[in-house]
Amino acid sequence: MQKLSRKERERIARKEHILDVAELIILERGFESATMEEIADKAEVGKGTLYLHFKSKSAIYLGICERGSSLLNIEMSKVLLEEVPGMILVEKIGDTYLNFVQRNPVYFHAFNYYETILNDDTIANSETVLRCEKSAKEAMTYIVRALQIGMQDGSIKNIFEPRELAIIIWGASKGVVNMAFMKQKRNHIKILDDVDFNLKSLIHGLIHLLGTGMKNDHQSNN
Amino acid sequence: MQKLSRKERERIARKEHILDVAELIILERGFESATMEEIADKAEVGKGTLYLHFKSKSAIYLGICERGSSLLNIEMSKVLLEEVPGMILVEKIGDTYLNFVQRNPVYFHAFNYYETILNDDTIANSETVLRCEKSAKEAMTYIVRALQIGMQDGSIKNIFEPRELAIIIWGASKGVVNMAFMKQKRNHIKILDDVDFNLKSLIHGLIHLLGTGMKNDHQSNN
Amino acid sequence: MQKLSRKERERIARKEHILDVAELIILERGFESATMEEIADKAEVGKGTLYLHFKSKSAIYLGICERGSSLLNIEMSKVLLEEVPGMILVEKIGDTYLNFVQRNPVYFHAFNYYETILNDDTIANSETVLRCEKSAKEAMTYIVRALQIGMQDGSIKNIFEPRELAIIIWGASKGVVNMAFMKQKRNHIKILDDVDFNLKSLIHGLIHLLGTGMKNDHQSNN
Amino acid sequence: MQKLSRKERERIARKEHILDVAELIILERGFESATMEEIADKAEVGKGTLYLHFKSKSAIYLGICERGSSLLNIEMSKVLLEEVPGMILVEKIGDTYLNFVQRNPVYFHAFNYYETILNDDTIANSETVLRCEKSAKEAMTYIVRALQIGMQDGSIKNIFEPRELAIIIWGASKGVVNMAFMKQKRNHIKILDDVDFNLKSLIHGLIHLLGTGMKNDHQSNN
DNA sequence: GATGAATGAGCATTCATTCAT
DNA sequence: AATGAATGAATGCTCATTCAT
Repeated sequence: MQKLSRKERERIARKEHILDVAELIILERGFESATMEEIADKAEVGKGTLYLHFKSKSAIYLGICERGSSLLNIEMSKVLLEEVPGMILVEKIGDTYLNFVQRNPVYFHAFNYYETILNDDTIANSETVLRCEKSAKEAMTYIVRALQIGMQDGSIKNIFEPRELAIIIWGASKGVVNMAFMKQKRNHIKILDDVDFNLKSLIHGLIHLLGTGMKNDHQSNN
Repeated sequence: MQKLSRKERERIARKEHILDVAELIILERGFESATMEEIADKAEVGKGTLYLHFKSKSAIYLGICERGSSLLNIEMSKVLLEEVPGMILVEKIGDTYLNFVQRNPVYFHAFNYYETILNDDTIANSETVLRCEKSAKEAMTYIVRALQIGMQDGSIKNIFEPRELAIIIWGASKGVVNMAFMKQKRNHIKILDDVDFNLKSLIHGLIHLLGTGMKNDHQSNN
Repeated sequence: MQKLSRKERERIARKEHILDVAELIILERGFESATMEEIADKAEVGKGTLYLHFKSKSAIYLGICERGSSLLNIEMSKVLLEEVPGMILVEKIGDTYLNFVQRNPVYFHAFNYYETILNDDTIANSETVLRCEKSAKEAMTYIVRALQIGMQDGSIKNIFEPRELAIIIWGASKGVVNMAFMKQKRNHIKILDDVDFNLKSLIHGLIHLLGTGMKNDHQSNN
Repeated sequence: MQKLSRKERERIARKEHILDVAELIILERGFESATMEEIADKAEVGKGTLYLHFKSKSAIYLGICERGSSLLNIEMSKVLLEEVPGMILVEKIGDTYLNFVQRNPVYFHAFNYYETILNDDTIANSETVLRCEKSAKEAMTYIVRALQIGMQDGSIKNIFEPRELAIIIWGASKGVVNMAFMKQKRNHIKILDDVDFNLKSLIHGLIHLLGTGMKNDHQSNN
């Protein structure tokens, strides 16, 4: 594993460096508005070098997604090792996700735009796409596993189909995080100014809600 | 209201027609890939006419958002008139939203992309932006009102700050709808193939979850 | 025919003007080295205007071919109307061709490069290609007709297949003209410096040769 | 001649190998579309090595021309040694040329494109250019000699200037061969589909024509 | 008002050539 | 000598926007 030649190590470092720069620029301007010229300039390499490491602009984006999903999976996989009730696992996965997107907003946005990129012919069926799909499946599996564990140990109602429940949780989390990020943007919807909240309070609110609901049971029993 | 001259009425009709056409094209191709040429052709007007009614391409997009949010608000406002417990109001608002996005996926996507457009200088602080903001605030208010009513009539736990709860619900709903739409796209993430679900089942799952939670109370009390 | 609107006439004039300019530049630099930028500049129009009138760079080239073959055909068609022996018709067609390429070297080169262009996907099966093919077939037909007339009136030996003979004559003429043009170029093969000849003497030599041959009959009868 | 060091012999072998590969690629794709990368890959050498042996891409092309003209000259020179009438020599040279281009279409195309390359500054007045010019002059001389012999032995009419006649024959041959090759190309002019012919029949038709002409003498004497 | 021809800034991508190793 | 990573000038093409009619 460590036996990479100096050449090889430098090649990877350069590639990572390009991704680092591209991440920032794409986060700032969005994928469409980011230009290869700017990425090359900021990365202090020639424009041609970009194409030496990535087949196309889309391939760079895909590289970002791959790196991000890989990092997220590493963190999520650790949670599953803990010996706690499934419901707690779900909450911890939520916390992990919260932590991750807080530290890496770039990847959050990259994941959101991922699909748009898939239309590009230059990357269709590329290995990177396959790796991204695999990562996404892996991430989903972590949630499903936690839910299954919870249903087995009784900490989670087993009235749901675990995979569907996972998609709901996953989608709801992304939506709520998106709301939180919208507030931070330069040009955000002004309505969000009126409420005082942040990413952490929002996600914790969601976790609580998904856990016990907002319905008042005593009332609802009437 | 009815006192518009024929000229004025025709002008508005033309503008609405352009929006009709633009909606379809942008839904099909996405905002960046849609061209003014195509919009003009399909709308059977000259390219210059587009600029007679809209300041820029972004302004057309904004026009779509404005119309969409206005339509959604009309539907949501009716729900609040019903004399039912707040929790039921929230669920009904959820249903209304589900119905709306099912019938108008265009607007759902328009809202999601709305922010991206805000960077455009040609529309900054335009009247349309203000009207969009107002609509968004109005939509949010409907949810907040329903929550407040529910907290007052006891159907909803009053341990949340209504505005923050509204944002969580709103965000979660958008996220879940997004998941459902992703499945339909030509180039969707393949992971979604493994699970069988649709927009309706997903949203109802979310509503249920937000209502009573997934936590098993008996178990959790142990 | 003459009932074109002013707009229409201007459109055609502009298109012809672009072709005029493109002809000169392509003759000078060759197709590959000529740039759309240069054509636009020299034609005093914007780069986009080029694409308003021609689908692609190749389409411009094709436009040149079409115009050239059309002009050549007009001149060749007139020859066939004359009431002279077929052999004389062939010689007159040769003279006509000589005259044409002398006045329009651009078109001669355009025809030579024509095939190379056909690979371009943007023009495949375009109407212009069809018109060019039609023109080429027409030109070939003029030669074949003259040969057939000559074979019938006895002025030409009828030991050849007319169509194959036509291709030989056509090919030989192009080859000889090419030789003549090579001498004129800035960077021509220096061997041609040693001989004193010009386009006219060369083509007339070829016509003579094709007519009576270089073989000495008395000697060859031995 | 044999006194080359091993190093020197290897150097030449490597250079020839590069030319072998370049020939095939350029025949396939054309000079402009062939890339140094592809040549290097197929030749199994580094891109830099190409520049060790050839000053530039154009220099490679020139190398092909040089080798081709050298090979052709070797074959043509042998013909002149035969003790036959000049007219037969000319016919035999024609046959030799026909044979050569049939076996080496690469060189035929290389010669045709030769001139275009001469504009390149990197090769202007290079030694290779000089050798190419010398080869061309040599080839021409073979034809001129055959014609002179024929005029002296009475087999060829001595009404022509031998050098000019040579250029006509040379040019006509190239033109006719070109026609034959055009028919084979993927994207050839469709008009050629209508006639059934091949390289051999075409060239033999030309040789016959240049020999005895197509004019019917009896008729023309009336 | 309506039009659409003209514009040209802007972009992704290619590829011959160089040069440090 | 051999290499191939790095380069960046060059290019064809797009499309939002303008403006003369």
